[in-house]
Amino acid sequence: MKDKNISVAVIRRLPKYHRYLKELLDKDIRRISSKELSSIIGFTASQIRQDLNNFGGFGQQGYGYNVEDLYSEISKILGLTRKYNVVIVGAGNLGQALANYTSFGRLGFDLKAMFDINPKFMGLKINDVEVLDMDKFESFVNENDVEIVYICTSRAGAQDVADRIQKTNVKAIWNFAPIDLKVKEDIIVENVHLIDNLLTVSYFLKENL
Amino acid sequence: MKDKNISVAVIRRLPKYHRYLKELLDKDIRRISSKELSSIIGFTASQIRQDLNNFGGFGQQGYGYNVEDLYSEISKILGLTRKYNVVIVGAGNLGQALANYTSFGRLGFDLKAMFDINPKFMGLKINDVEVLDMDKFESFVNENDVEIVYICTSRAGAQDVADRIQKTNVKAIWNFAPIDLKVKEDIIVENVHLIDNLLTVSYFLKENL
DNA sequence: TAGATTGTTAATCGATTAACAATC
DNA sequence: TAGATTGTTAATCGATTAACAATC
Repeated sequence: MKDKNISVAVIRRLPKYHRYLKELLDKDIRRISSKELSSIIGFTASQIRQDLNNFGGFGQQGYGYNVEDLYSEISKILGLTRKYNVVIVGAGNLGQALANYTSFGRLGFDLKAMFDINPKFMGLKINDVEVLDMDKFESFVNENDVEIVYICTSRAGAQDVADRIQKTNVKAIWNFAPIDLKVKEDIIVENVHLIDNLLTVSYFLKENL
Repeated sequence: MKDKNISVAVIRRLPKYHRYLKELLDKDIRRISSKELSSIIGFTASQIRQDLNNFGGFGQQGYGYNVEDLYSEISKILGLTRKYNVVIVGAGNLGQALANYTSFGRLGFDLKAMFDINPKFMGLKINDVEVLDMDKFESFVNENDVEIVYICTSRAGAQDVADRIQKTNVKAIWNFAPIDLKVKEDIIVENVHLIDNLLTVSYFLKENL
């Protein structure tokens, strides 16, 4: 495979390309040069060409890039050509918010169930997805080929969920709890540390005086 | 002020220091060397010393760092020694989830109100905070010295909110909508692009095969 | 063909790591 | 004092930008 040893910096820019290319498509713009794309996306034209060339020569000299083709290539690179079964652990406000997000589903992330330990949530249906007891967690995820778990528990519960995940076939964790989970190396962990993010806001507020 | 021209890479590590130092404090650990901190936080000892020295010599040769002092210094650097008035725009699932997060409040981010355009939310109280009509947005934020707005609207509504913010005294936006807002340079924008984050998960899943 | 724009190499810039003198 | 560990400079590594030959 060509796309080995790509730096994370590049990977983290890919979703932004994906997003902007979708916008261009929706506006029926068929071709774009790295220079034009630069002016709307904010990366330098040079960086755009470098980034894309990590994965292949998607452009054409003298012409630029075909928007539709490039969008489809980046979708492929991001693994969006197939579906992923996911479950949410933690049926509180955040878990419910994520369950109601339709955009994840549209991209291929199929929510199969939610889990909680609190009896008050049992049987509840959120956006047609049922909340199950954590008792059934391991059997459910293995039987339903769940590949990704969104952890929306409290800080206290998160590592416990991570431990249980490691005994299943789940491959990735999207973690919203404010903690760095300890997991085997072969499990992918992507963190959304909201507090960390918010604290940079207060930092910059202080600096901006 | 000493802390000028600090790179964003350093800034984005600060909340993690803050988090781990809090943990050490809670465990009654009084001193720590960069080497020990390295082993728990995962940055190199060298990087830790470099990072901290951007802001001052907080350590002591032969001893290490006093955990309590360092925690308090980093709190100061992050602007956590005072309160910030905040409001949420968008009283949907995500807005409500954020309103229910007590940890933000504990750090000094005081939620004063929520806003929405949908009449069904009007008057609703979430965690003791009332949902108001967007009609009152500008007057409310100016009268209540609101400095930060959390944008939890749909993609479609977000830029409109950003435009209205620019006519007020609000200084920063914490944006959860999947769009890059166009605002004046003096407004701080911190994005939480959940989809971008999730797409890196599918990327790595594909790579890990 | 001439003009435009990529793909790609080379140059620059910045961030991380290593090393060690200063010093508690 | 001797040992430990910082603060800080220098070396390395990696990422971004610039430049331009290749080519559509």
